[in-house]
Amino acid sequence: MSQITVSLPDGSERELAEGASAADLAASIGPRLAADAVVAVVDGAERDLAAPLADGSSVEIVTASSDRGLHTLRHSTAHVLAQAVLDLFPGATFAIGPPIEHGFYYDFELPGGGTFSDADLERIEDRMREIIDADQPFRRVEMAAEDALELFEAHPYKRAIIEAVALGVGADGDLASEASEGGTVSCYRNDAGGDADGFVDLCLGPHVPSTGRLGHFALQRVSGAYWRGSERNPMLQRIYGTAWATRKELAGHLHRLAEAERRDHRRLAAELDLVSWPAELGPGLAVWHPKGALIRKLMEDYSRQRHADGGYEFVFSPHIAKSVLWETSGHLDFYAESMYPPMEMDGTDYYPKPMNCPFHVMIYRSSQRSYRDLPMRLFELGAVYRYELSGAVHGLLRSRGFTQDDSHIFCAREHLASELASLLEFVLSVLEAFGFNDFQARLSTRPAGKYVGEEALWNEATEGLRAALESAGLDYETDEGGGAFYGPKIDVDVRDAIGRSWQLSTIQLDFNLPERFGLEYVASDGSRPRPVMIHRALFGSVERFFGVLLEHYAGAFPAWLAPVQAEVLPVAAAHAGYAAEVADTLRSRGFRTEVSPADEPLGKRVRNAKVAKVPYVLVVGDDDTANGTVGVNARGAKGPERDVPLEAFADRLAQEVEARS
RNA sequence: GCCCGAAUAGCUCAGUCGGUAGAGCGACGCUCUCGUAAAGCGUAGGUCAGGGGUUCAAGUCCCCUUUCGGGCUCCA
Repeated sequence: MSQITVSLPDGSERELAEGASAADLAASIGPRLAADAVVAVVDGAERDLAAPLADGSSVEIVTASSDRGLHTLRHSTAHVLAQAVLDLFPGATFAIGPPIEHGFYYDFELPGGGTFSDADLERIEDRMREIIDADQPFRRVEMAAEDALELFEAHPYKRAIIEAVALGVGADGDLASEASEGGTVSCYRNDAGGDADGFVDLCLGPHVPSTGRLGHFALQRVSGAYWRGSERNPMLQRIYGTAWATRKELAGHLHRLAEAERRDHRRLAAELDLVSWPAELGPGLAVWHPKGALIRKLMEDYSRQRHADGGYEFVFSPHIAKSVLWETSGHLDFYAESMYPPMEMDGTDYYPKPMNCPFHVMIYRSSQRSYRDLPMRLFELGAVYRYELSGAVHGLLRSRGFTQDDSHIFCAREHLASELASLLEFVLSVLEAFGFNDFQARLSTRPAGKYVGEEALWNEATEGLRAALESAGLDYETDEGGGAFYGPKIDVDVRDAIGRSWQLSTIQLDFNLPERFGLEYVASDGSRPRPVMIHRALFGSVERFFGVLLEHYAGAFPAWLAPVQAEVLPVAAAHAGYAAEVADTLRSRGFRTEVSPADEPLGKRVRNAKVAKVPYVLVVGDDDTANGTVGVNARGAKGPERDVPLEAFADRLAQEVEARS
């Protein structure tokens, strides 16, 4: 019998019988690998383990412990979901079911526009477990598109996919361009055993060898989703699930979800009396209560101080402007859908501003500028209004009115590189002060299609951004062609305390507005070049940043931001005088301090302060009154400290506030 | 905007088959004066989101509106 030779990722080679599969290869390496393998990568392409190997190929066996393997596992679980739904709901049809981050989904359409209920999810999950217990093999079948169209006769969405993918019919350019050669498609069939028909799905694959490899999954929720994401198309019923390689990983994920819910800024905002969303205001519009407003003010004060130190000049601009401004800026051309409708006054339309930039351009243009004036860094905490879809608003994270910490920097082309480098450094250093130190950046470059500005300027700016990223030592990925038509940009994401990523800051070049508004400056040689404009938002939205911080800290703001830094609890009414003295001393040193009088039991008052997440609870009784000390119960500490001299505590708090820790 | 779901006291929620509204916490009052995460007793608090309809009777069933929640292509 002839042999084939395949190579492994470590460079070693193995001989196998002709016709051997990746599964055979895994078995030849070890029983453990054979059991854990879910898919193979053959010459760089993912393949089913059962696919025969060609002589000379390089093969990697992938287990569910890798991202690639997990991807396949989730994909196969989605497939089982579809099988269960088609079993349980006669007349149901199915569309697509890809793996996604943490899990998978599958889109269905039920006869008569039916919907899934939570009880249905349980039934479906039970059926999925039966299918998994049956350990049905996934078998790949390739067939002509015409045959597939017949096979999926009752499933119009599958037919649409076949037509788009294999025949290039009725699809947009992207799909048609990737049509597979020869008009064939692949399907996966898993046999139910006995005389049952089994289940077949149109699928590129690959899949795990059999359903028995699956099992650590949970169905999560059902929602509506448009076919191909377009609101012009029918609304399908989407079922979301999560799937993992091990029971422990599944449990960990469910725990993280519970943790995220515990940190939900809308819940914490209510519990800590920070912000509310009265129904009378409308979607996406919040009011700030005294404690929330205090924290916000501290954030804004710090931001202003840093900007002052960083060479920015503060400006203000109105909330509305005549339509002519937005016509000149181009917003009415390309951004009108996100703008509030105009109000008509004295025969002219006025629009609430969705951005501050045109106003800052007006300030630049208010007098002739010289190269000596550049870079001109204008900063405003400017409230903007955007008409977000009512279904998209979400607490402080997506609202219809918010405050941008918006800078516009006008600089000469030759100073671009150094300005970008210092800008990025500035952004990162402010974010670090708020407790973020895990950053991820994205560089978006010139789009392939329509763009403004000369290519040389694009290249210069893009390289300037790249150099800034390199010198900051930041991890970044490049989104080739992902930039806006008016300039390249850097987006900075931060990772929060529970590993979630938030896009916050952006540094965006703009070659468009200076052109539209005819900006120029007088250079040293008397020529009049255009300045380059840089948009820079750091928090992005003050409100959203506050929401992210609230979730990051789970409501336990560090001392420098805590609305109450120390709460003084007299043990009994007799200590009220000393408690007041302690509070006065702390206030005179600039600390935010409250006294909780002894008309409730001490334990209850300690609890109240803990629930309010006050950094320091100070208990004062007889000993303290006699000795000028306090009992210090720090947030997060194991137990209270006794007999701490008041001055020593005040110094410690001062240090902590100073360090913003 | 669109799909599904939800809305009962300040908060969290119960309310059966359609039969006239409940609890805990919080608030307020009185008592207790206490050394580290919930003292005792009492009182107030509701147009059951708003509007319309069905019914002898609606928190409960139907319709509309408002707000909230989840979701709305990382091509099979």
